[in-house]
Amino acid sequence: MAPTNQIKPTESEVEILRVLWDKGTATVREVHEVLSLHKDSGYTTTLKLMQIMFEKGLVKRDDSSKTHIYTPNVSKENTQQQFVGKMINSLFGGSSTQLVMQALGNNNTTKEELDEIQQLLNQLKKQ
Amino acid sequence: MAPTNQIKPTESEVEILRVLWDKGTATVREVHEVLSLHKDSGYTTTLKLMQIMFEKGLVKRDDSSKTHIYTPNVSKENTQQQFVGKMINSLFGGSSTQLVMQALGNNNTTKEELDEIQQLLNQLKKQ
DNA sequence: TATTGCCTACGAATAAAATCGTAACAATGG
DNA sequence: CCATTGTTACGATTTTATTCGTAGGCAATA
Repeated sequence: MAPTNQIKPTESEVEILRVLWDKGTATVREVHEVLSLHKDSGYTTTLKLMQIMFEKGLVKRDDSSKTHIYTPNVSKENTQQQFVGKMINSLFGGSSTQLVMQALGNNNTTKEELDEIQQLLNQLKKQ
Repeated sequence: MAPTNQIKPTESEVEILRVLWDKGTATVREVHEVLSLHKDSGYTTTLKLMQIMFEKGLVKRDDSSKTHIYTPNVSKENTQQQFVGKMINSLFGGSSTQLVMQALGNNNTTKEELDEIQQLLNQLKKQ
C-alpha cells in the first residue's frame, strides 16, 4: 500500500485541479477563465493560488516561456481517494459501505449506472 | 426534497457532532474527554466551539443547571448527505456512481457488506 | 521610442477557524 | 467562613486560507 502521504488540497485548490485534470495542461489565464464562470475573484488570486500549489507540489509548471504552463502533479484518483477516505473516517465510522449506501440511497441513479455498479460488485464478490 | 439549507459544520464541529450523535446528549466535559483521546487541545477550546455551534444552531442545549447539557440539532444523515453531495459535485463531476465506484474499488469490503449493497441494489433496480 | 497589454512575483490585507488565557461565579468540603 | 474545584463567558491571539494591490518585465505596435 502506498504510504505516499499526499498533501491535502484546500477547496479552492481542488477547483483549480479540476480544471487542470480536465485540460491536462493550462496557463493561469485559462484556469482563471474557467473559474470566472462560477466565481468572481480576481486574476491575481488565481495566480497566487497556483503559485502556492506549485510550492506545495500539487502542480508542476513549465516556466521556459514567459507564460507558464501548469500541469497537475497529483492524480485525480489519488485525490478522490484521499477525500473519500477522510470522509469515511470522519462521518461514516470507517465503513465505506455506509458511505456507499448513503450515496446510492438518496440519489437518482440511472439503470446504466446501476448496471455498472453491479458489474463491479460481481467482480469484488469473486475475490 | 427538503430545501432545508443547513449550515455546513467545520471539521472540528463534525468531530464534536460525532460524539453527540453517539451519546445522544453530553456535557462539554464529556465531549472533551472523548476528543482528548486523539487530539490535544484545551478544554476551553471545546467549550468555545460548542458555544459557537449553539449560536449557529448546530446543537441545542439545556442550561437550566449550571453544567449545560448539549444535544445535536442536525441529524447525522442530513449532515452525511450534505458532505457527500458536496464531494460528488466538487470531485466526481456530479456523478454519485463515480463516488461509489471509487469507494468500493479501493477498499477491503467484507462479503457481508457486499451482500448488503447487493440488496440495496436489487431494490433500486426494481424501481 | 513610447505606450499599451499581458505576464509573474510578492507582500499585505482580509476572512475564517481554532486555540487559549483570564475572569466571574456557584457549589462543595474542610 | 474560606479555599478549592468545576463550570460558563468572552476577548484576544494564532493559524490557515483567500483575496488583492502594486511593481517590474517583456514584447508587440503605433
